[in-house]
Parts: sequence; structure tokens; C-alpha cells
Amino acid sequence: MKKTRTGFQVTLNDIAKKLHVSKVTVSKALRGHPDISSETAEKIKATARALGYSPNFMARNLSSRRTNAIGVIVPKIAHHFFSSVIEGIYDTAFQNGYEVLLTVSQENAERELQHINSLLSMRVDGLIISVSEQTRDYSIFKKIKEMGVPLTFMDRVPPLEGFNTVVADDRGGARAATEHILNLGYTKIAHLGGHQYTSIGRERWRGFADAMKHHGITVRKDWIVYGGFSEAEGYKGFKMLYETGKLPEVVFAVTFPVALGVYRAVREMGMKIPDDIDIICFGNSGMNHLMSPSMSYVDQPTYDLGRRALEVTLENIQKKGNFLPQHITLPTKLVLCDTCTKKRARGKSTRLLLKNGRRIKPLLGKAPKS
Amino acid sequence: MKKTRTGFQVTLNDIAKKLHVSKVTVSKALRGHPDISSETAEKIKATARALGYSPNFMARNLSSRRTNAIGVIVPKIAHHFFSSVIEGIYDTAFQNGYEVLLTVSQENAERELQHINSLLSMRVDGLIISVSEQTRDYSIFKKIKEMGVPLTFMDRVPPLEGFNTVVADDRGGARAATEHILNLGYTKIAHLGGHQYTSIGRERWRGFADAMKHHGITVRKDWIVYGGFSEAEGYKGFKMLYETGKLPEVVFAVTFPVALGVYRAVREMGMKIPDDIDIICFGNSGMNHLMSPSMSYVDQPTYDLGRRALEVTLENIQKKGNFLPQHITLPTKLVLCDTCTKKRARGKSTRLLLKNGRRIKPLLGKAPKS
DNA sequence: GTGAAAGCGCTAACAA
DNA sequence: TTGTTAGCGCTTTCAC
Repeated sequence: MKKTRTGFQVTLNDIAKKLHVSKVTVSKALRGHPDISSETAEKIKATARALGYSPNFMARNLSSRRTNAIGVIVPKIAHHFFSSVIEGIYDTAFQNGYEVLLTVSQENAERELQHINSLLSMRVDGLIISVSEQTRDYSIFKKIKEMGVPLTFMDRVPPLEGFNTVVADDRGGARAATEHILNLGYTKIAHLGGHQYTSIGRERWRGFADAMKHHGITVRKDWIVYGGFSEAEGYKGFKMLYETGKLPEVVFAVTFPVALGVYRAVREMGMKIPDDIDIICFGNSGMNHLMSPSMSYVDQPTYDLGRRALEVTLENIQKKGNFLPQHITLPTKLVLCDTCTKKRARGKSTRLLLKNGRRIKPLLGKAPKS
Repeated sequence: MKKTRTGFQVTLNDIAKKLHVSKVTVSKALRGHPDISSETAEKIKATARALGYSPNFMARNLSSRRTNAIGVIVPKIAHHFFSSVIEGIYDTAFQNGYEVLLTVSQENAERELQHINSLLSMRVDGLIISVSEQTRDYSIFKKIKEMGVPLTFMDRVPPLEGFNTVVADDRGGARAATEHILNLGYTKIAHLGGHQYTSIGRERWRGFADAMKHHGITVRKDWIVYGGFSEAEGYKGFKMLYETGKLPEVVFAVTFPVALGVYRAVREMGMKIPDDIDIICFGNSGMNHLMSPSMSYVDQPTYDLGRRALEVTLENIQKKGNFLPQHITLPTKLVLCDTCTKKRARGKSTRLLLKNGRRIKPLLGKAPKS
């Protein structure tokens, strides 16, 4: 027993001495190495348990040169999307005997970089990253590739070659949602989109544009607003729509939180969803069914995104040199709830706005332009 | 440059050789040790950067016997409460040069134990744990104490002596909420509480009972339901209330998710909150203001819970032997939203129930008793 | 089936 | 100011 900075820790040697064997024997026994007779192995395991032995991860990994750990970086954890993805990652990792080192960038590129460096210095065997909405400097990823550390981008993918990617069918899903609202008869459609330097922002916009084009409807420029993925951004985005002086009939929001921001803004203005303005979004939350009205949305295979991301990363770790980057796209599904079930006659308040921009209770901050 | 299992990793030695100095010099220089002249230090740092050196956490921590890492275990991350706590932990850790190793137990005692063991084997300098709602075996915590690893319980605290605790004022907050509804004139009050072997379940129940007693109102036994902290449990709990044949005027829910379960159940039965039944709860979610009606609740200092938990843990790490366990209780605040703002005349549907238990649309599953 | 030797990359103590 | 020596606790040859 050794007194460490942290107190008393049992080591292999303690067990070895107690049993008058070498520490190598103990090491092998504990790892189930076939060298050791089942008899001694049992004895060793028993005393290890009795002594409360817990292997020193640092030492083990320093000598074996592998950590059996995967580093994960996500931008947020408060959202259903990521927490479900993480569940998929955890479960799969555990089944494969891997440890997960989870970190959160808070949509902050600087913090993301810190985490990457920490995880690299912990020598994780592989990385799964969903980049922050701010990330624009990709040099660290190139460095990671040079270092030979397997890296899988999940959901949010930077424009780089040579990495594994696991994403939902953003373009297809966005297109399906847009087709749906077009089929309802809506033509005045706005898109609260993500920044175009983000993969999901770009792909979802493309899906939207695909459908619009296919129906021969021109996209009104000031009804396309690009921004971040948070509720605050959705609120801000709707305000910008409002300031165009003309409200669309329906909004397609790039994420669930963005749609929430719209809800809040709409409510503050004294308007009603879906009667005054309708809405549909990409992604979901566990609380959707409690909102009134509940939102129709594009469902993402969250758990599977996590699971597949981990699987690909593991495969990459195992095959190493002779492994070609994999690109996995999982299907999405349109789920209809209370919104966007039929075309609504525009409500009173919205009509008023069209005649006279001042009749609707203005949002906090700047008054509407027109 | 060494080829490791993971690829190429630059070591201290690489830098040392390149500069014709010893690796000790490099090590010291990189850590800003005053031994080294600023001239050589600069040179060393420059080549380290050029070579893309990243210190090996394992090796560093193995020899220094400290990891500068805090292990954190929370039961859930999908909830506003924990994700905000985690933010507090992260920020404070970063300010103090500490790493956070975050894990999630999913309210599962077994998984919690796995995580504890992993973190211990990573030799974290300290632990912050919010125990799962299932945890009933506390032996591991005693073992941790024997090992001398500083441990702080946050929010959910097992009944053990000798550990740091950082909690919200559960009892006081629950009492304040209950006082409030009593002052509105309600007397038929139900409590959807947490299991009594959990600290927050117990304390919140006590606060509730305090207020009831203070107002001289006897607590109807079958209006006290104990369960878990999830939405599903809230749903189930309300069903049990319903089966008593008499619905209370108002429900005090032990957590926000539990209250959500009530919302869902109430809605399914075709009743209305707050007119048919009113509700208030402990804790909040970022989405509360989007629900209709928005819920009045006891606000917890989530970020600060995280911050203080980390601070106490660090202090414990530093003082080690001569450190007495600290117990910190942070104040809560009653926040009034749409529910519980005044006593409502009981709605039609509820009155019907009182005469004839069959008039309200029954919940899925077993039909109501009466 | 078992164990001695060597070393993973780093830091701490001490010498030079 | 710099370098030498000796580990940290473990795993990996490779000899017995």
C-alpha cells in the first residue's frame, strides 16, 4: 500500500507480495491472460477484490499505449438531441469495453479547442466531434489527422476531406418538410436557417431550396434569415422577418430551439400559432408534446447517430492505416403534430400587419421598420 | 518522434534532442519553472509549438501523482438543472486549471458505480457526485473516503457522514411553495414527491409537511405519492391521485419533469390546468415560459450549485488531511408564472369526477377505482 | 505457467 | 542555470 497524494492506493505489487508471486503474474491474471492457471488466477482476483484494488488507468495506458477511451465533444448538452446522441455513444462504448470522455464546448470555438487539446493529451484512442456553431478554424483537425488519431464528425461536419462523418439526412429531411408545407398550399414560406458555414445550416437550406425550386416558387430573399441554433437566435430571426413588413404564412426553422424562439416572439406579439403563422422545424425535444400547439418536425435518429459514430470510430481505431474514411447518412422522418396540418386562413392580426405594420404589439427592442 | 499505436506523438525527448538540451530542461521550461533562463525557455517553447508537442497527460500524472482533474457524475444531462450545474462546474474548473471528466449515470446505480470506478482508476483528484435516484448501496462511498479521495455530493446527498455537501434549500423552498398555495386559499393539496430514501425527496416532502402543519391542515395520505423524478413518474403519480376517486385542487410536484408528467396526464383526461387543477413545482426548465400555462416554480441556483461544489472540492484537495467536511446550502426563490396565481373555482370536469368518477376521460391503462 | 528485465513519458530530488 | 538519477504503476517481450 502506497501513500499517494490522494491517499492510499493498492498496486499490483501489493497483491503480488501478499501472494508471493510476481507482479507480472498478477497483471496477467487480472486481465484474464491465458498464461495463468485458473487456480492462481482465482486466488489473485480474490485478494485484488479484498484489497479494493483498482488498476491505475494512467500507468496501464502509459505502458500499453492505448487508453481504450474515446473523446467526445458536443456543443451543448441541455438539448434532447445531444443527450440522446450521447446515450447512444455511451451504450455502444460500454458494450465494446471503451471509456467515454465527454466534454461540452458550449458552442464556443475556443473552449472546443481546449477540450480537443485535453483529450489529445489524454491520448484518447479516437475522437467524436460535433463542431460548435462558431468553429471556423479547422487547422486543429488537420493536425489531428497528421497525428493519426481517428476522428469522426457527427451531425455538424466541417468542410474537410478525409474524416469519418455520421450525419442525418439533413437535406432530404428539410426537403421533405418543405414539400409538405408546399403541398398544404402554402407559398409564403420563410426559412430561419443556420449559418451557411455550418454543415447542417447549409444542407437544410439546400433541402429547403430544392423543394421550393421543384415547386417553382421563388424564395423571397428577406424571408431567409441565417443565424445560430439557439432559442435566442430564433427569437431574433423572427424579429428580422417581422421587420420586412410582411410576414410569411409559415416558417421552417433550422432547429427545434430556433423554433422555440419563434414561439416566444409570436406569443409576445399577441399572435397565434398556427392560425396567424404556422411553423415546422428540424429536430425535436422531449417536451414537444407538452407545448400547445405541439410542433410538426423532422425527426432525427439521435441515438443511432451516436451509436454509429462510435462504431465507425472503433473500426477506424482497429483498422488504422488501411481504413478509408466512412460517410454515413441516416434517414430522417417527418412527424406531424399540431402545426402544419392544413393551410390556415391568415389570422386577423397578420392581415392587420400587412395593411399597417403598427397594429401588432411590437417585439422588445427596435420597433418594426414599416 | 515516436510511432505509437495512435500514430506519431512528439515527446519531451524529441524537443530535447533537437535543441541539444536534456529533457528535464525542456520539461521545466514548458511548465514555466523559474530554474530555466527565459532565453532557453523561449527557444524551447517555440520548437515545442513548431513540433506540435502536446504533453502526455498519462505520463505527467503518473509521475506527479496528481491529475488536475475532477470527476463528475450526474444522473441526467437532458435537463436544464444538470446542464446548468455542469456549466458552473466547467467554468470554475477551467478558471482553476482543472480538467473535468464528466459522466452520466442515467439514474442507474450500476452505471454510476462503473463510472465511479473508472474515475477512480483515472485517479481524479476529487469527485463531485449527484447520486442516481436508484442508489441505495453506499459502500463505494465509504471506500472512496478510505482511499482519501475528496468527494462532494451535490444536490442529491446520501445519508452519510463525513462528505462535503452542496445543496439547494430544498426544505425551505418546498415550504415556501406550499405556504404560497395555502395562502391562496387552497386546502386540498397533493404532493407528488420523490422516493423518501433520496435527500431531495425527503427534504422537499418535509418542507411541504412543515407548511401544512403550520397551517393546521392535515395531509391526506393518498394524496402523497412517492416516486422517481422523471416525467413518466409524474404521469404515473397523477394517475394514482386520480384513482383515489377525489382530485385535489392543486399539486405540488417534486421536480419539473414530474410536473410535466402531470401536464400530460391532465391534458389526456381532457382537463385544464390551472382551472380544473392547479400545479406548482420544484425546479425549472428553459422551456417553461413556452408552455401554456407556464408553471410557477421554486427556482434553484443551478449554476452556483456547480460552482460551489467545485470550489469546495478544490479546497478539500488542497487542504487534504486538515479539512473538515463542508455543508453548503444555497437559497431558493419562488417564481410565480401562470399557475398558482389565485385560487380557482374547480372546473366542471373535476366536479363531475367528484360525483361520478367515470365522466372524465380515463387515462390509459387501468380504469379509475371509484 | 511463471517471472526478470526493460521501458512507456514524464517529474522530483539532488548534483554539478 | 542545467543535467543526472530514479522512479510513478503498469505491460510487454522473452527467457526459464
